[in-house]
Amino acid sequence: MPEGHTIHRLAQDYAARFATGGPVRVSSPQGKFSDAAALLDGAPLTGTEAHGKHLFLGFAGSPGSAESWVHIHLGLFGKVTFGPAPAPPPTDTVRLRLADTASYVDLRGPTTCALITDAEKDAIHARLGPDPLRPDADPALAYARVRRSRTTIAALLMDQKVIAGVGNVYRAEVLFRHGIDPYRAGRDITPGQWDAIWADLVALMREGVRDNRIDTVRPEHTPEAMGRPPRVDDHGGEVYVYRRATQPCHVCGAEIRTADLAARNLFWCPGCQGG
DNA sequence: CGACAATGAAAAA
DNA sequence: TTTTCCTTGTCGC
Repeated sequence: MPEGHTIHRLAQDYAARFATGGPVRVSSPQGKFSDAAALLDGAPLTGTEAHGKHLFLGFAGSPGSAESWVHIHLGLFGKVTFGPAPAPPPTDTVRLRLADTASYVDLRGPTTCALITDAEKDAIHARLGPDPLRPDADPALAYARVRRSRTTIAALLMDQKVIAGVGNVYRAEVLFRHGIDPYRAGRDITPGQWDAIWADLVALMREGVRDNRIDTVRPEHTPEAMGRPPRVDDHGGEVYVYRRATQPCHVCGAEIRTADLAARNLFWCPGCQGG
């Protein structure tokens, strides 16, 4: 379930369980990370970090040598599962397993799982835009790119160089919440609209980290508030438009539309997001 | 730009 | 068995 909130939550969860100062057993049952796992095996996890959809696990080197990082990107269907010790026998798709006396965590199907240096980690940060979930993020940096682009705002929100951590759900939902036509060009987004989008993303994604899922429906639009039967969106959270094509808009009743945009499924309400 | 590949698993057909 | 997916590099026109 990989959008920025998931990765930040994973950074917290990995740290809470394994950054204890004690040794961590590191292995790669699937094999593709075996060499690096052997180097790290038994080292303490010193810290974790997330930037956009990138996760970094910091391991102490041997005394005197530098910290090294495991760089993880879940891609479209990478998955992480935590559990209590003793760890069960790993299945052959587990790329990375961490285990200690209290718990274990398995990583499957990531696009990236690689051992990198500090310099390589810096390079990754450098090519990512500001992340609404990071305290050091500067929204003006993102807006500077948006305002001089003829690309659609829907595509810009998914461009990790512009803003890091937003995925297909948050882009569709935040545009709905602000009544913005997804096909509007970046240059036509006003400073006020950008400020509102950014502030909303900060709030929504923080909530996403806390709850470990995406909810975007305002209290006044919940089924209870609208006097409609309760509903369950098929990805776990409650949303306005994501994956609701051909269904009626919760707010205006218009049929939710979908289209391909930059190889991804875009969803929007033609009634609420006119223009 | 679009097409495509790369990773796993779960849902749909 | 096929399709789908909360991603993103790369390659070709």
